[in-house]
Amino acid sequence: MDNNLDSFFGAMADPTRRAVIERLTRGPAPVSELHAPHDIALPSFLKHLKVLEAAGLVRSEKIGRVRTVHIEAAPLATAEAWLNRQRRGWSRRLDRLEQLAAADNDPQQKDTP
Amino acid sequence: MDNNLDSFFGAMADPTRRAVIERLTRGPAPVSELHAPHDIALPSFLKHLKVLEAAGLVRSEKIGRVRTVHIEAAPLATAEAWLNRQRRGWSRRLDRLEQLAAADNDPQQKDTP
DNA sequence: GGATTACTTAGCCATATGGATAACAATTTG
DNA sequence: CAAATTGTTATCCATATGGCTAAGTAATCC
Repeated sequence: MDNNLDSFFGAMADPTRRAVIERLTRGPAPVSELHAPHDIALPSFLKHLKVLEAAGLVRSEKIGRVRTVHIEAAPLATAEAWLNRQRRGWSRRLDRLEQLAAADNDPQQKDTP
Repeated sequence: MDNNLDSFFGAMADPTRRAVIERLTRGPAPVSELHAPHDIALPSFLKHLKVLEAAGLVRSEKIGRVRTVHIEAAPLATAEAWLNRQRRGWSRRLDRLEQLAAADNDPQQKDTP
């Protein structure tokens, strides 16, 4: 793992890595299968897996010569919660603005007789 | 704006930028106020604002010599939805596994008389 | 046991990123 | 108008990132 949001968002900021996550939600898979759809060299692809693993998004164990990778859902939930808090904070503010606008039918205005 | 998730997650992968977003959920603010709590030079900070703006997370307009920045909530929602889809896909799979486990009380097993 | 398979490690390279300083607008304000 | 505010632009620098090739190592297969 690592220090939360930094490494999490960093890990998700790449299409190859997001594709891996999307694939892994349908179940665990060996490295070779994860690599197949991506048109980059294996060592380059392995770096992406390391980033995902360092961010705690993925775990893997090697059995025989095959390394099987599976997703770790918790970090997704953490980030989702963070985003949700931000949006909620924002919309609470919008609500307050609406209240202010609604209460705008009488105060010190002199040019509407 | 830009091409969605890439620039969005990239923008969120930095604590300074996340702090700016958190601040902006409490309402718009001028550049100087946003910069104040961060111990980096103004030009460095401006780069962060540009990243946020390029990702469509933030918008700003300059009036007089003051530039006021405000948050743009939609991209947050988009990313949140993406994360949610992934988690839902993942937990649907878990559900199926549970069903399999539950149905494991009678099939072709010969050693439980 | 030699050949395949499935990764791993080690280096190299180009570009991107996050920070700094210096110098330059463009607006207020005294 | 001179001075202070508030940004903005232009460089520069060190490190991180994403890709590559070449050369291993450790299982399995024939």
